[in-house]
Amino acid sequence: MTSAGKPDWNGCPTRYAAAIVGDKWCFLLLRDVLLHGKRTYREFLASPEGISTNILANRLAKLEALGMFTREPDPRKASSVCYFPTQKAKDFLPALVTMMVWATQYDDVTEAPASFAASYADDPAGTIAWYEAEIDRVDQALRRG
Amino acid sequence: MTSAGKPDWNGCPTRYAAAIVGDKWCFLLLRDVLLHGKRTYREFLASPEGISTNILANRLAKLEALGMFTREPDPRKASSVCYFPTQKAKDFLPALVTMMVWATQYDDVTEAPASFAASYADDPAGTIAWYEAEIDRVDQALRRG
DNA sequence: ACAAAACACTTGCAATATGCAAGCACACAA
DNA sequence: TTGTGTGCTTGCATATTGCAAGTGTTTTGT
Repeated sequence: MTSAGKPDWNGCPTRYAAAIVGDKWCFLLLRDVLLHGKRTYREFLASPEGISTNILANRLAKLEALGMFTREPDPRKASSVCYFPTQKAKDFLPALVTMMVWATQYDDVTEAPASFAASYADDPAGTIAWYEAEIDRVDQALRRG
Repeated sequence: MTSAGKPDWNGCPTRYAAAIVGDKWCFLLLRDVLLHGKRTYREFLASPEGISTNILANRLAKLEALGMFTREPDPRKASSVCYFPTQKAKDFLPALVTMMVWATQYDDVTEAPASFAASYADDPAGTIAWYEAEIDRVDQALRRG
């Protein structure tokens, strides 16, 4: 919040998005949760970018505070913890997928299959719905224990 | 580049996007150019976020190196400089607009008019086309001098 | 012609954030 | 009871940032 009591983004939607996405590690954690089905501290730590433990703890707290993740005990093992995406995070999927399509177009060493951009071009809503279904599948399986 | 000669994003489209967008200042400069018609150092400096001069110079160089901006003499005044968005930057517009729609939905103090989200919901392609036309209008007027 | 202003940066330095390695508290397992 | 896995926290060296001031070049005004 600013001294006037207004939030840092001050009403600008781009700045609101920048507060969450305009940070490399938050952005990649969002990817891990929305696209790669990761939910635990250990899984995040294992990502190839190599986030360090203090930064990971800091960003998980930030994303929880921003209402993107919920922190819950792991149903499979009480001593462990899961971070689940909230509806707000899931609603970010279209933006994330749109960025992936753009990146796939301009990155000449992309690992994304050509079929990804093609399937998005053919049916954007369907492509996003597929990712949403994957997220729900992961979370429902996890919560069942 | 990594020691193996592969780029930092290493083929991951999200990481490719993160290299550009996963930085508050690059993200906001992209907004200024794509959405607010800003093209000069002075205009960027005047944004309410208050970027400092060294960071601005650093990020303009970065965005130029990444192929997002071109640096050209100002046709109105030879001593001044303009930064124009490349096609790559313009193609990022759908992602930026998608993020704005998301932010407008979740930011309860948004300054974005309700008509923005409504018009996007009604005609996404048309909304993006409108922004694209604005960019071209600004750039063509500028280059005419 | 000359002085002053504008412009796009650059530099120095203090404050903040990051990366790395180690340590810690707790739960569970053998 | 000894060890292992898990999710952190802490200390410290290094890197990045923000701020203020300065630099060199080009206009502008008189």
